[in-house]
Amino acid sequence: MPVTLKDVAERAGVSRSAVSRTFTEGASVSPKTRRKVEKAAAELGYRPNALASSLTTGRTKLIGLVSNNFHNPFFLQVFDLFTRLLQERGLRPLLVNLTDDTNPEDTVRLLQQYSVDGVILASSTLSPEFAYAFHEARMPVVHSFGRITASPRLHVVGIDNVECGRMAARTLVKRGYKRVGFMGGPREATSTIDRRKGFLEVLNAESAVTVSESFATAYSFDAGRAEMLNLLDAGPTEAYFCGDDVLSIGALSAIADRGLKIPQDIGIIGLNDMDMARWENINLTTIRQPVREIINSSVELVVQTTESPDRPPESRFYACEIVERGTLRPL
Amino acid sequence: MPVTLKDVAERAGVSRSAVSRTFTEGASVSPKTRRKVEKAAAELGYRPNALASSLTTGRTKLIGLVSNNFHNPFFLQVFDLFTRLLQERGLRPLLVNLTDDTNPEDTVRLLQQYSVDGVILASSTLSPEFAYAFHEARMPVVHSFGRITASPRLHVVGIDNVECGRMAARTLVKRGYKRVGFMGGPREATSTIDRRKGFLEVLNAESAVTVSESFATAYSFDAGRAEMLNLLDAGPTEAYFCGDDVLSIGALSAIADRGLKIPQDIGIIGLNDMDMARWENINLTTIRQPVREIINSSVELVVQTTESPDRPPESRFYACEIVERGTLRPL
DNA sequence: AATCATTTTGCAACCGGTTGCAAAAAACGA
DNA sequence: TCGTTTTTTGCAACCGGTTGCAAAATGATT
Repeated sequence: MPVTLKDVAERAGVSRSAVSRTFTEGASVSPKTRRKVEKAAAELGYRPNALASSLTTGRTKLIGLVSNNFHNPFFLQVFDLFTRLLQERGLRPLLVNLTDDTNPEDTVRLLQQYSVDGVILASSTLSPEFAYAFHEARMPVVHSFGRITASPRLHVVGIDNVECGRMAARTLVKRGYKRVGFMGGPREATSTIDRRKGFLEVLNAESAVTVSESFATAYSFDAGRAEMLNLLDAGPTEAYFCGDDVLSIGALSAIADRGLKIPQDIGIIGLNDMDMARWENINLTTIRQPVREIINSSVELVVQTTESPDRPPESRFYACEIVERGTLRPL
Repeated sequence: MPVTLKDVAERAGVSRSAVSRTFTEGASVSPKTRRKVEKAAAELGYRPNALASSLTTGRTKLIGLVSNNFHNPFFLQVFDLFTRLLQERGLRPLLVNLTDDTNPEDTVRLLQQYSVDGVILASSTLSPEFAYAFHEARMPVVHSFGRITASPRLHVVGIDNVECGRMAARTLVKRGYKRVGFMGGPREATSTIDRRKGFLEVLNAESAVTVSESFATAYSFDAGRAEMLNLLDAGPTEAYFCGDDVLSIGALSAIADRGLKIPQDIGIIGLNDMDMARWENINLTTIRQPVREIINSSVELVVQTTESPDRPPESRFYACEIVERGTLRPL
């Protein structure tokens, strides 16, 4: 039923190759046949079949966009930017939602079956091993928001989470907090591990400061709230570095519930600077992650890797900055 | 470089058809050859190419997931559910982010080129015309969260927004509010138009109640906040029905900024019951939209339509319910 | 007008699969 | 054992495109 190359060729009175060529960038067609073909194509409403052409060209213009962060509103911004940027380049995101029971192999297989040109793994929690599965299957892959290493085995674009931990620690120290806590996301999330590391590194060197740590079960509002309720029962801590903004917002809610005042009674610093962080009823002091740059860079990198697959693995990390709002006491 | 049917056939010492058949549900292969083929396939790491097979079968298992709501956190839940449900059925979401300058034709063309089996348009703001473009192109399409009509021209799954407007109005009346306002999203959004209609219908019949109306420029926190700041300057209104939760949350922030108390000074009722609405620092009274049912139903409907394309257009709408929380004064 | 260089065109093979059909093999019945 | 029915198999054509190659057409040069 749909119009094919052959139909157009017959109508225009030319060969199928001629039609194919008029729709192929940089192919040799005379203006005359081009006109004939375009006319016929327009009359019939012809649309070249991208999938069929991918068979011979080896390019589908499909990019696997793989993520497991469908509960953190921050990632809506991430998806928005990714889809826009990909679309601008004529690429199509094939979305994969990693649930708890999806393993790397299945996802790799899936994306292979659809011959995606490349894969973007957008996750701050998955281990590099997950992304590596794509690399092993010889698919161009970029791990966005992934863990940075000095000698990467695959492309990673993100931030230096250890350094962010240090920044948070220094900020709290500067404000004169003496009893501080780290409230991470899931223990196994790479971002949690790294942020904790940097945070403790600085604070362990500060003899005047005591530091505690705990972990929420997920990067979510509920988990942050639940964990903070526990912490408030446990004992007096003056300020927390929460592993993520949404966790921080959950914590704020728990604190408000107990009738404690922010920042007078407890201070909170988050990480991400998601849109919501600047909502006036939240007004979260946080560490800004340059999302736009990370995503831009990721898309660019995955595209370049499809063009030169043997490009050596690269780590690109972007500097973060403290965004001062209302959840830490003033200097 | 990737392993093809031919490679497997040679290795297993059978014809290409035999290999194809072992990977096709319900095809006739003897246990013996099946074993041989499976062994060879496993050894080579063969993955059938879904795109190539789509050429003959006419099925890509791709579903276009089209939306323009990439700024409303509610839609992250929506995307999460859609992707999960589609994946469970072995379908792959091809995500399209409608920006301001994408028109229906381009999107139709795009999805035609990728031979998607069906399209889900997830948007509460776009006109039915937009969805209709897909229908005209003879693609199975379901408009989720779309505008319900008695004699639909295409499949629509959602809620009766007019009725929701009435519910909101009745709720405010019952609480004894005398000066109420409607704060919609963009004027041209179908959901805004319908919710307003139902709201005014009930309130215009209540002689004791005065009602005003206004519109935010988008379904977003910022727009809601900005609009509420205007409204607070304008004059005294006791309660607002906001067109959407995220708008309500923006409004709450504006109200808090002015030092007014919720619900003592001003009441707010939203719509959607997004996750955030029950966050304790928001605690929004709202109208729950049965998201899960809507999405389930949408997926089911689009699948059924791919199977029987001439299925007559259907409107499925789900009942909503008031969720009592803390932003309206008690009865 | 004849020669040669350049561009345009169609043929045919190919991309990686599927499938109708007839031949071959296996299973069945007597 | 042999004829018949059923199942399995391979051949070859096809899905909707692309592309190398040689022939045809065009244009330039003398």
